Amino acid sequence: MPEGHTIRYMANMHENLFRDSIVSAESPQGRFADEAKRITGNALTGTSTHGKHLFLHFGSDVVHVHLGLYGWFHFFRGGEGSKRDSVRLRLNNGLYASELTGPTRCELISEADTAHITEELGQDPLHENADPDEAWAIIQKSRKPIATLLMDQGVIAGIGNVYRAELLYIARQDPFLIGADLERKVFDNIWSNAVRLLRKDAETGFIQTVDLSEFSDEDRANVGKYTNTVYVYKRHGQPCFMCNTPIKTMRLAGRALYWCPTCQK
DNA sequence: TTAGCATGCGTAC
DNA sequence: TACGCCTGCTAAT
Repeated sequence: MPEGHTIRYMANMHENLFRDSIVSAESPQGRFADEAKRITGNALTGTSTHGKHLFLHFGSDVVHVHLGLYGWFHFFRGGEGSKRDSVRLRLNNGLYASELTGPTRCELISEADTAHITEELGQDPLHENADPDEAWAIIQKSRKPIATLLMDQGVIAGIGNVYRAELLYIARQDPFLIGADLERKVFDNIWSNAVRLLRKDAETGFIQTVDLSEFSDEDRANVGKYTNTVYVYKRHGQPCFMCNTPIKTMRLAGRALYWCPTCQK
């Protein structure tokens, strides 16, 4: 399940497996069949990402993919792939295949359209030239809780429900504090950890926010009993690794929020 | 076998 | 704020 790190990971995989090679495309599920025909015979000329949006460039044609909640790419050695019927888009260059299932969006657009999409999005911590001041400017003026703002793709692009919870925990920040009351140094902590974690996790495709090196051997064993990947996400009722207070959860704007009521005051 | 849920988001009320 | 949508996994029946 995808946040910004996944999208970058998927882009890198396409870059490595398909860049500059001629592909054939098909849509066994049917909903991208005409577009797949158009791509077939072209080379992948590049990939780009912004937040949770992936762009596969075939010359002036661009495949725009948003994975949504369930979408995923699977990669295969050899050109055949899985032969499953639920595949929206299969690319193959003879050596490798990629298969896209369950995306919320998969469409063929122009280079100009990509600009329209990205200009609606906030700064992406995965971009080298990302400007945290732009995100700060929005947060500083907002009356919404910081937990809501971090999920807003127009504020920071690429953060989802897992990173939202984990970044707030790492910053020891009360999720319900309104944006306008957030201290700049806390925002800087959230941003720098977003950059660090998204980059690290884009290498693997998996979210691992817990830094095991910060625990003693004894505590590390205890942490491992519950998880070795996240501090609070989906750990409702389990003890906080730092203070043993049970992790709390509630729905905020329709999504589950997890936090430690003691550490995040 | 079925129901419920999920790292998302657009639209309608 | 509620719902629908795209799919797949797991828990409940």
